[in-house]
Order: sequence, then C-alpha cells, then structure tokens
Amino acid sequence: MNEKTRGRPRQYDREQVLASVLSLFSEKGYSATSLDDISEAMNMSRPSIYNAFGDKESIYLHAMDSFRKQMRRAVGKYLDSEYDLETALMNTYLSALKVYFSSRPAQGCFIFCTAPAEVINQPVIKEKISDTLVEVDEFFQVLFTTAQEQGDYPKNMDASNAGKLAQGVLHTIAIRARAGESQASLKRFIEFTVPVLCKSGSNS
Amino acid sequence: MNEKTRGRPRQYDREQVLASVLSLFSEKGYSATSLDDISEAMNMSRPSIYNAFGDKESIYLHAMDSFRKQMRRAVGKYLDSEYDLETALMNTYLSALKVYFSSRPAQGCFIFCTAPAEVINQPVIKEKISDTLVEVDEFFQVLFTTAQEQGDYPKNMDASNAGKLAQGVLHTIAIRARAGESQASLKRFIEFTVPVLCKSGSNS
DNA sequence: TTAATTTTGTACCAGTTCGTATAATAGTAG
DNA sequence: CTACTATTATACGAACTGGTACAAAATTAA
Repeated sequence: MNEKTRGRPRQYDREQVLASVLSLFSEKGYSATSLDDISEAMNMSRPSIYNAFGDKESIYLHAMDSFRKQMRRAVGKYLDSEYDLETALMNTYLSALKVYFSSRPAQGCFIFCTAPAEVINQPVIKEKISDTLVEVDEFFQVLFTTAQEQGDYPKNMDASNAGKLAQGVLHTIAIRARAGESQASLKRFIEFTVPVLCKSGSNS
Repeated sequence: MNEKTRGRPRQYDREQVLASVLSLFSEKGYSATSLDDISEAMNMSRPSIYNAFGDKESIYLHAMDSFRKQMRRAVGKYLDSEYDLETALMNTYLSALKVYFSSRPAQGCFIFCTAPAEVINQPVIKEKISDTLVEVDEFFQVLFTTAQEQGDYPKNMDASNAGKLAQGVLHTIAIRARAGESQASLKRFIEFTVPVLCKSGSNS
C-alpha cells in the first residue's frame, strides 16, 4: 500500500482525523455536533470531509467503527488466552474503565452513551449499535463457555444470558462514568460484581 | 387548588403537554428536537411554552422529572411491601420493561437513553441524571438491606453495590430495548439475571 | 366600566444548519 | 509540456435554529 497515486495528495491522515472526530462526537453527541465543529476538529474543509467520509451520518458511523476497533484492541487478548474467567472479566472491565476515563471529564463509552439517542430516527445507527451489542455479547459468551469447558463456570448456567449480563455491567459503568461517578467507586463496583457474575452458586 | 385566578385562563393541561413533550424528547433526544417540534407536539405557541416551562433545556428537565415520577408510580410499591427480594426485583424489571416497550418502536428508558449524550456540555442535565442514578441506587439498595434483615440475602454482601448492579440491569435493558431486542428476549434475560442477583452464593 | 393581570398569536431576528457548485491546487502519466 | 486525476479552498444558499417584541384576547378585581 501507500503507492503513489495520481491526483493531488491528501493532506490528512485518515486514522488521525477519525480519532479527532470520534473525540468530538463523544463529547457532544451526534445531533449537537455541527459540520463546522467537525471541520475544525479534523482541520479539513467541508468538501474534503464529504469526499472522504460522506455526510454527517456516515462520518458518525465511521467514528463508531473506529471506536469498536479501539475496544477490540484493548480487550481482544482476553479471548484466546489462558486467563481464568474471573481474571478475564476483571481485566476487561479495567481496560474499559481506562478508556471511559481517558479524557476529563470522563465521557464513558462513546457508543453506548451517544448512539442510543439517535436510534429511533436513524435506522443505520440503530443497526450498527445492534450489531455492536451482538459482537460484545458474543465476546463475553465465549468467556463463559470457555470457562464451562474448563470447569470454571457451572454448566447448567446459560452462557448466552451470562454474557449479556456481563455486557450490562459495561453499560452501567459507561453511563455512570459519564454522569460523574468516580473511577475509584466504579472500580470497587466491578470488584463486587465480577465474583457475582462468576460464581452464581447453585442455579436451577 | 384550581381557584379562579386573574388573567386569561390557560388553554393547556400541564400534565398532558408534559406527557407529549416527554414522548417527543424520548423519540428524538434533546438536541435533535426543535422548538418547532415541541410547539407542534404541545399544541402551544412558542411564547406560551417559554412562559410555562422556560427555555429548551428547562423543558427537557421538566420532562425528566415527569418521567421519574412515572417510574416511581410504577415501581414504588415494591419498596414498602411484603414481597421477597426475588419477587420485588422481578416485578420491578417487568414494570420497567412495560414502560420501555410502551411505544412502537420501543424507545427504552427516556433518561438513560437520551440524557447521557448531553451530559458533557449541559451541567444541569448532568446533575439531574446523576441525581436519578442515586435515587435508583437507593431504591434497589433498600430492597437488598431489607432482604438481609429478613435473612433473604447474605449479610456479608455489600447491599450498596448490589443495588448498583441491579440498576445496571435496568440500564442494559433500556439500551437493548431501544436498539431493537425483543421484549421476549429481554424477559428471558431478566429471568436469568434475577436469581444471579439474589443468590450470589458464598461470597467472600 | 375601567384597570390590572395573565395567556395567546403573529411576526420577526440574527445566527446557524447541512450540503454543494465552482474553481484553484498539486501531484502523476505519457 | 500537456493531459489527466484527485484533493483542496472559497463561497454560497435555502432551510432551520432558539429566543423574543409586540399587540390582541380573555379573564378577575374594584
């Protein structure tokens, strides 16, 4: 890649401007962010943006993809490793916390905090957030089924719903971080929660 | 109340127009909703709205209060009743589900799905959502402490964090409903979850 | 009636919104 | 050097934004 192509060379770095606009959307949400804001954050002119990423909704979708990629990089390693369930969950949540508190004030999860508002009137965003939910559910489900195979989690438990609950913890952490709860408080919360998710004693 | 007052009598019913604007904000979120939209939904002229509820942000805050009141009416009874923990939780979640799916398409929780997006640049909304989180945490915490007193929940468990986790279930249900998950699927999810929250076996 | 009070309807404003038409710019290919 | 191609910069426009000035309307108080 990066071969010489014809035409005027672009002056922007795609990953870099995507990071900028992700941060912007994360702060203001979709609707409150104007193309002027985006243009300034990307340091690109309006037509260049349109040419590179399409209209506003399309820019937002690119930002969602960018964020998902970032989260995969952060927690993907806990999938195919030798961590036990409790450690994998704990590390996943701690990694998420780090992302959610990576700017001041903490903005929580870009996707789960800003996308739901747009879902009703933007079918494409609805589809993408739904797709994200499925991916994350599957991520956690794999953790539980792997633990079941290793005798680390009761086999009579429903790994699918366990995974959904595990993602639910992510949702509440995201909202709480954005609403102002402290990182320390949320760390204590996940320290309480992870054992609850893992043990869940003698279930019928 | 309802005494004759001076001046031209108002033609709107306060509760009724609040319900209309709540429904509108719930659909479109704060930023995507215009005063023209609001004016049409309330069937009131712009100046009347301003006179009755203040500016746009203030209208939104009134809608948040209205929604909180609605939820309190729906689940408050499970506080001072003789329900055991599992039943109280189950009924609470089922009541929430009913609200979250009360329009088509399902819009989930008005507050947790639309307010987080605005939090960073609207301190007043941040304060109100934070206040809501505290109220709901306390609601669930009371359920757990009461259960502890009745020997229905282990005394060595932290009722405060248990309450937070219980609210977390509400958050994920809200997001999932809005993203398109079916009511049946979410009902199965809470049927899995409630026992996990209640038992949480032999915790350290 | 007359004055006082409150709500309502019309009309307007300056600023912003998203998107695009047009032309200039900076490179490659032959 | 002359096409050709892709990106960039300027500028615009029609629609919408939140908020308000103003006067008309509808009631009570005196």
